[in-house]
Amino acid sequence: MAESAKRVRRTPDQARRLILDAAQAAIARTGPEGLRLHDIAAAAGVSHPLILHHFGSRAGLVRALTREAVVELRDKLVAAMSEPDNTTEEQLARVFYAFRGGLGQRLAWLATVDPDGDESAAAMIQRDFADRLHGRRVAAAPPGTIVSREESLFLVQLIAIAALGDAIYGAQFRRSGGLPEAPETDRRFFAWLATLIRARALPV
Amino acid sequence: MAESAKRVRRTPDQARRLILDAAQAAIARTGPEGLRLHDIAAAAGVSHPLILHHFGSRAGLVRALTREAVVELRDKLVAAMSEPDNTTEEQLARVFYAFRGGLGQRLAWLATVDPDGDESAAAMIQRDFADRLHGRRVAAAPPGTIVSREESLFLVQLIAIAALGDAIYGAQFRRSGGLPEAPETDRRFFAWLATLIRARALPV
DNA sequence: AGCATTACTGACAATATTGTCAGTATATAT
DNA sequence: ATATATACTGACAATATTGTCAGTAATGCT
Repeated sequence: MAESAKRVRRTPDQARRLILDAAQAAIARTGPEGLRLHDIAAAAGVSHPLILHHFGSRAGLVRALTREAVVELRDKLVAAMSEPDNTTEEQLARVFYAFRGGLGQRLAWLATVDPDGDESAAAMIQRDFADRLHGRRVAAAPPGTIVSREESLFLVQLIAIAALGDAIYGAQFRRSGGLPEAPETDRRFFAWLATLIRARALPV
Repeated sequence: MAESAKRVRRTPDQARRLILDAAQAAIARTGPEGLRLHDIAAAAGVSHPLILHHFGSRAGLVRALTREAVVELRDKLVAAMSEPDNTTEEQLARVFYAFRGGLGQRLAWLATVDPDGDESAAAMIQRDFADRLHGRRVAAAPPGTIVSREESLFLVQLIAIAALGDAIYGAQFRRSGGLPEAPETDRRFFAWLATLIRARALPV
């Protein structure tokens, strides 16, 4: 009768990964309110005290999620920008897609829950990208032209907030506005936005 | 010794207003997690069953908040667009400011909590504004020019998602990017964005 | 004044949620 | 094989949270 009490024993890293994935899925599915230790544990197939064992507290889990989100965003953005010889339009698409699929929601939620959470990391990412973009613009500009640094910052800011807003409300907006929810619509939008940006002679 | 059991008795509308204001303040202050009946009741100076009395349930309160947010947004946007003879830049500023101060956060949160909440109302607002904008563009275009309707929709979408993203992450972005948090920075950003839009011959 | 209606409250119930703890099982080292 | 370290769990505790209910008091009506 003695149940064979098989118990899995993971490495701490594996366990943390498993729990973080479950937590991210929970947030994406049910919104911020979905962050319940019991639900996450059930989804991950572990007991809820295990979460506390690995993250100390619920707040610790939130901190870990913040770090995860920032790292994930950076990785996706790096991938988007280091892809060689693609068009402005393709780069825009990559950036927008980076925020979709839950990451945008997570960032937005974390921004309100933990406003000063990973300020420094986020700042680094942003500066890094502003620098890269500015460098490209300088390189692409005709010799002797002065490329405004502020304009580079504004451009980064516009794309960033638009991509975030898109991740959160984009689908609803397209539905409401009568734009078909199809990859083709996205493609046309990104193409239009790319034109808009380039029309001001802003090489990206 | 008998305490003078003075009890305020409001009209249902007054009570609902009081509670909704407290709930909005709670969301703006502590994020989505701040929506606790007890806290809201305390902030409003009433007992928590009163909230249930007037809204039926917590879900009922959320529905009311959704409607409020949509109406508030529409009012602010109407005001922004009906202001006579202002510049593109000023209109952009009004739209962005409409989302700030908590409304953007509320809309974002409600979008995840209640994704199909006030779809129809939101759709009406969006269509309404797309129509207005398109009308203006047609009127402002030289005779004989064909003004793309899709472009009008894209423009509305871009401004909407950018304004929403700005409300949520704008302050953090400006801080991270080294842009000073001052009205002057906003002014310059809106001016730049207005130029960007007009450069594609897009009268707004 | 008396009456009906209902906004309002305190007390209570049921459940959910975070966190603690003692003990168990498993991997690793010796 | 034995020992050590620790990932892991079930049971429990403390508190929070939504919701119910019976009763109270203020308002409007006749």
